[in-house]
Amino acid sequence: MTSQPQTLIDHLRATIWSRALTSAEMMRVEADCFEQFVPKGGYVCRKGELTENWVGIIEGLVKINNFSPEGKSVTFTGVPPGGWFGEGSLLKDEARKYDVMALRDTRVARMPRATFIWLLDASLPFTRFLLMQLNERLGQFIGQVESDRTLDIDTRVARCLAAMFNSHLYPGLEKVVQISQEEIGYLSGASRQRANQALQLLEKEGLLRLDYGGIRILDLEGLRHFQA
DNA sequence: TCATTAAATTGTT
DNA sequence: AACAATTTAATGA
Repeated sequence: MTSQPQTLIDHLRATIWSRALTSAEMMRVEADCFEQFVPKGGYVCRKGELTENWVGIIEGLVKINNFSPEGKSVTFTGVPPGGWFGEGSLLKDEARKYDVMALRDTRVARMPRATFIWLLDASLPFTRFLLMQLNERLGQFIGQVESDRTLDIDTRVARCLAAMFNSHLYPGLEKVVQISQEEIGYLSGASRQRANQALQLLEKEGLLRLDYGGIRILDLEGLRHFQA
């Protein structure tokens, strides 16, 4: 791997939401945020915990996950580097509603609640970013409800991957993810075998390339609009 | 550096 | 769900 280690500060300065902050605001953000390492399989946060931080992914990959009453694992979405989550629970001052688990060794950035609330009051651009993010998420989930009922699995897998590379939420994201096909199955609500079949079809269509332990996105727009 | 082994992941039925 | 094949990582000579 040739990826240069990115510091917490580097990463904060590279986020979309930090670009429009004043230098004074940025100074406080850089002073208050801290970094945490979560090994593969470890939890970034657990369902039911008090929400103390807004959380961003510096490096790695996490899944936002829950267990159905029967104990079956249901994954809602994957969050790649550049993604931030938890503002919902933070705004409502409530406990976390989901488990967040690292799919690989992951570095997360945490912004204390007080800093987040303060930014929300102080910075209109920051508030605008949150509105955009909430709107993108809403669109994603609405799309998922539709695809759950009407679309075949191949299309569903394609849309799930496209959603993970949402360019509004995660701009400039490297088009390579290390994620097992089993996890892609969880993401798209399919069995590993069916996900494998779908991935091979998408590879044949030239939309992505399968690697051992991961995939490379070749045509994001094509994935987004894929119809079986 | 190379060979061996275990573990993880993938492809197929 | 089960199985075989493949890739990677770890170990030690």
